Amino acid sequence: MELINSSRFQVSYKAGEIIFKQGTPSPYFVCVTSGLAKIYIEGYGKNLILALIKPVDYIFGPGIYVDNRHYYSAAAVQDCTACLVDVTVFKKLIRENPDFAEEFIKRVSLQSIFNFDQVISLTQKQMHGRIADVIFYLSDKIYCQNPFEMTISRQDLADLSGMSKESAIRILKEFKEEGILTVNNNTLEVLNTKQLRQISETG
Amino acid sequence: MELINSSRFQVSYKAGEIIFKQGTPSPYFVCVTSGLAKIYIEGYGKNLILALIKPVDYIFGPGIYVDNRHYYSAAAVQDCTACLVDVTVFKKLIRENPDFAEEFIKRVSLQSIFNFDQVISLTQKQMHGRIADVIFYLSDKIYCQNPFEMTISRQDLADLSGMSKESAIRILKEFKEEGILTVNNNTLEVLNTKQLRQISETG
DNA sequence: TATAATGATTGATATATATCAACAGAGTAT
DNA sequence: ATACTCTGTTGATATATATCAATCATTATA
Repeated sequence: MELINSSRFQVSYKAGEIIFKQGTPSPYFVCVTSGLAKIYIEGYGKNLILALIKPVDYIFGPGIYVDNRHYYSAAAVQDCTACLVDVTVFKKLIRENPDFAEEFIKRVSLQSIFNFDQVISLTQKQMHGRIADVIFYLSDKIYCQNPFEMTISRQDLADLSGMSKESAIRILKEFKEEGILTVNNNTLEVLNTKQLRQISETG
Repeated sequence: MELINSSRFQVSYKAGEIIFKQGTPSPYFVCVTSGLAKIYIEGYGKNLILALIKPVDYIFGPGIYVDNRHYYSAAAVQDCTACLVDVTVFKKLIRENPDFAEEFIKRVSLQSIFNFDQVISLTQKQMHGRIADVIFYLSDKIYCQNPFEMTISRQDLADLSGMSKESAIRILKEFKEEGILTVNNNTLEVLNTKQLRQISETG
């Protein structure tokens, strides 16, 4: 840990700024210390947001052990500060400290499990179910409170749920009309968790 | 390696048989030594095939380091033989041999990169592009020859490309009619690689 | 203040895709 | 030989979703 602390340096990003771009070399890995970031794949005309990263969490791509390239992009959603740690230091730690290596593998595994759920949601549920899933993700995993302030844009909401911005807005409106939730100034409150859960499960 | 060899045991599966089921405990990891297997997520009414596994390749799920459960199912597509290795032996190796650990992380990373491509294909391309991607996957990565015999069913083809069986068949028919490929008795030959590549890229 | 620029919203329309139903062919059991 | 199951195939139809265009709201800028 001292090794990491000695070789890290701090950076800050304004909302909207890109932290790194898909395809570029990745000489260090990123630890988000404040704010909110997103990691996303730039696909064919659209982006797919893989996850939102809040403090204190790490952004490590699969490229580190393959070809040292980033396989997704990262950008600040809100103003962010982050620590950059040299990848070689990180790799050294993996080799020398089995506990650290196990912990790392565990994190990668959790990420992988999350991605499985996400893929099933994206490919097998229709829009209502996907938006429901994203709302649960935001309230339970990211903002961790029920009336929460959505600091992400509608486009981000759409990129999280794999649909067009317009469709995302429409579903949100339907949920409002059915009394499942309220939205005021981007403050979203889930009123009927049970029904929303059911929508998530019935696709 | 001797450690692994001493603790493994061999099993054979007939085509169609299930190797393990999503949700069950995973006390060992599987090495496919002959035949062809598939790993797939059982979703909402449909399956999504994550990958086909051919010899000699390993099936290790992300659950090993999380809760010892399988997060996807595995089944034999053709008759298979496989070696089962105790997970505890495997974990011991990871701790004691940094090269082995690095190699493992590398494999997990490659799998992860493959999944990224797959997600983008599934969520951002339409059916023609997705079928094109699957055909390239089969010819380049699985069967590794150009006129190749499709030992997977149409349903599997559909589950690989995230669409209904009927749609998969229809796209295949269109490709035949346009002279991009031929299909005889499940022997598929790509005639116009360039055009198929373009279909893959334009979505 | 006026004006541009950006993001959010809504409606109308086109289209990609799933679903349902029917049927054909191959293999298997009766 | 007959019935029967399973996979593959085709057509007709319904529907989920994207796209396009217009409008509105809000903030930034001159």
